[in-house]
Amino acid sequence: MLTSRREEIVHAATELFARQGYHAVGMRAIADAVGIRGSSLYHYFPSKVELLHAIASDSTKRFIELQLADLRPMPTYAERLRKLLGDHVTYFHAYRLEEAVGLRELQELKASAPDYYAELQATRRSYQDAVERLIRDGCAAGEFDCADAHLAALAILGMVNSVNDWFRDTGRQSIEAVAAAYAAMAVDGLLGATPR
Amino acid sequence: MLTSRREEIVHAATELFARQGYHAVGMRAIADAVGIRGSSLYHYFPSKVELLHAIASDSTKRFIELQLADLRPMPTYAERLRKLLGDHVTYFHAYRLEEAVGLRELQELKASAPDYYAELQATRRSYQDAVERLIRDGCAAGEFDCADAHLAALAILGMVNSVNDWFRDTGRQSIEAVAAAYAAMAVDGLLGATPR
DNA sequence: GTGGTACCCTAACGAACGTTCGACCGGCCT
DNA sequence: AGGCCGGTCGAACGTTCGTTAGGGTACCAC
Repeated sequence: MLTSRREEIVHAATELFARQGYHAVGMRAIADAVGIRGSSLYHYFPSKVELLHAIASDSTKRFIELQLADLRPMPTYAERLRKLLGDHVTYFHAYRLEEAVGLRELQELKASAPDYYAELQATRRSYQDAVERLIRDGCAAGEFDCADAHLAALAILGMVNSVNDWFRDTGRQSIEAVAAAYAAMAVDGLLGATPR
Repeated sequence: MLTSRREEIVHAATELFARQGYHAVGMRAIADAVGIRGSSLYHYFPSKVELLHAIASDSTKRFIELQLADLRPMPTYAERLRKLLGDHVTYFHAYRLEEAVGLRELQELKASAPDYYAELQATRRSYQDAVERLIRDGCAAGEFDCADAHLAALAILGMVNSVNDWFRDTGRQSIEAVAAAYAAMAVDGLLGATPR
């Protein structure tokens, strides 16, 4: 499954950080999880915070590039946003451990590696701006009914980002069903895309 | 301002935990912030995790009791929910440090003091259930248009809880304005309370 | 005055922390 | 055969961790 030892380490650290938090997990615990000694980790990462950066940066950037790439093809703004939000929820679930670490330990990056923090924040910001622009354009085109596109974008992103806090695979609904429902609540409900 | 030394400690610890995280803050750092030595903290709290519990439990319980207490008086379900969500946002902002700690370090409580964790989760759950019931009743009364009251409650709570992630007092809008806007987006938008 | 209690101190405990160092072992290149 | 090098190791570095023990001072009750 995991090709290189480096990926193996990133994967183990992601799981531990997500479950216990960055500061609660020692280098020796990460090493134990992949069956080596703590000192051997420094062959792959120069420090603990660089390991955190690898986790947070990789998945976040990949996600945002993916999402911003195929915004184009759908005909209406409503359909574009529905697809974007649905993909957002399913991706966030697929990479929920990485995203949990990326969101929660962002402050640690801010303190220990400010340049990495700024870089990540900028990436995230570009995504938020894209969503906001989509909403604003949809409003201008008469598809959406919304007083403040900026606030609506923040509200909708807060909404879709919160799915991982409660969703469990053992529940009655699949993640795809939840993703579709959330996209509908945002686009057809909050933004009033469909006349009732 | 702060009457007792105990409250002073809780306040200082809240600020430090919120900014840096539970595990990143040592007992000596908390003691420094109130001008005493680390060992003196154990005169007020038997352990670090009890201090965390005091922070997380106090504000969460007070909030939920407040919110559930005065649900009654408003005539329509829409008005009740609007008021509830507006108060939710403004309270969460007023106690944003405590709430940030309560939300983020919940896992630590789960690991170190499972009974406290269960107790907090139950309290939170009762609040979520109350919101869901309000939505369900509003649907039954024909005020709301909503396919899945459970999902809608989760979405709306995720939405209002996320305000603290971006809101800053230096921005253009007051927290009261944002609270009203969020309540409107949830009740009139997502739940379709007002015919468009 | 005597005893007790509230509060704070210094000092220390053992454990864990992130990180560094030097050595060893096994393949690959020449 | 000999040398380089990626990968791992044990051991140790100095620091910080949460916590405990015991002592001291100020005030309050009797």
